[in-house]
Amino acid sequence: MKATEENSGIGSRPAPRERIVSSACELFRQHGIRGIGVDAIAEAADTNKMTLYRHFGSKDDLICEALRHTSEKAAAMWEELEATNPGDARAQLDSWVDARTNCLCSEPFGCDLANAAVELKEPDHPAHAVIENFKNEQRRRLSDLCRRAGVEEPDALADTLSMILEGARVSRLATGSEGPSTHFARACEAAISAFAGPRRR
Amino acid sequence: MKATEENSGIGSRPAPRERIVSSACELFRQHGIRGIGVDAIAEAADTNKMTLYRHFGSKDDLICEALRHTSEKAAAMWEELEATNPGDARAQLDSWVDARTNCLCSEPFGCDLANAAVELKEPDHPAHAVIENFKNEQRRRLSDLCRRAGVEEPDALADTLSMILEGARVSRLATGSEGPSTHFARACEAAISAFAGPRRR
DNA sequence: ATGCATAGTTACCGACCGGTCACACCCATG
DNA sequence: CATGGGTGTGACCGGTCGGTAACTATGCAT
Repeated sequence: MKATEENSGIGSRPAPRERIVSSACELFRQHGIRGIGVDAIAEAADTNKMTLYRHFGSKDDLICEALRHTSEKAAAMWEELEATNPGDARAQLDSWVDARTNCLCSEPFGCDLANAAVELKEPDHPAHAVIENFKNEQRRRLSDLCRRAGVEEPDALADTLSMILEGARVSRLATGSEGPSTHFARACEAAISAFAGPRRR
Repeated sequence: MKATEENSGIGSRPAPRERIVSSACELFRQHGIRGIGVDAIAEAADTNKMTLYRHFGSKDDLICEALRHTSEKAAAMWEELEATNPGDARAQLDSWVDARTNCLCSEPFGCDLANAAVELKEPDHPAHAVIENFKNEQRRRLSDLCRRAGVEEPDALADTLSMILEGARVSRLATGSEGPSTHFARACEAAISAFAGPRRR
């Protein structure tokens, strides 16, 4: 029987495995996947390389797990969206734009999954499956939201918004906060009104 | 006096320096900047590491030069655009979309400059200046084109198109050709008509 | 022919990286 | 108290990387 009992009560530090995944997410984001070594990750997690390799068979395994972890946290956003405007899909679409606009400012490193896709060129790297799953899921949910909001071509609008968001994030990496991403919200609203009529309010 | 005399006539192979830059561009694109070593670049250029280091003080120098080379080739696109529809800015805007749509299919590795921005996390890396120059230049030219086409908010439309393009390229890396980029042309046209009225023709 | 700049060759260095091993340790459970 | 699983430690391995040194070969200009 697993004695860890989850991460028990408040105040007790998380188990090594979780600390490693958290540190990996943060360091991958800061230095890139190829830019950080397993030793540094273990040290940041306040443990050591041997323990890391007892939980993850290889660095590639850890990469996949870290990406899964990040994607699960990102997926939680959809529940918040539904919670704030329950039943009103069009309002959810508008607040999707607002939420993404805020994230754009607060998360200057872009999308970890997309960054990993750029960095990992080996086409058979196991992380690509994780990335593709996540991106397809996001795409599906956004398309669903557009459809529920009564958009005639939900796939086209969802893909347009996806591209605008992805582009805004990468352009922040290339030219900083003063680049094209300054018009992110403006671009989203233009796209939405082109496909579904002007924003209500 | 430089004896190389440019790369003289046809049939004579380019000088080592140019071969190195070309190989570097190609290999950086295929394997990522961190994913390829100077030794492999020199070998691909049919020369050796020592000659490479006589022309470039460091790998970082070579990275900058390669990015400059790529950006100059990309900048040539604007002359073609002007040449095909001289004086007709709106037609140039429409054919910008067409040209980018084609590039999207023919260049599956995305924008080398943007990829470099994702990969090189050290904020003081000299390549960032090259990247920023290029992206600012592209942004300026696209904005100029929108303004000449009579768009009321040329900056907003240019940034929207920039984000859509950037997003389309990175989403191809993440989810392949079947992802959001399938709606690239559709998204551009929606943006253009939202800012400047429907496409003529 | 001489001289000089450029290019090629081989070997080498120190640093780092992913991954493994043997062993000591701690602590909860029986 | 004993046991055993998870954890910490340090050394180690083979490989690769960026970068350098010393020497040789080539080719062009005077």
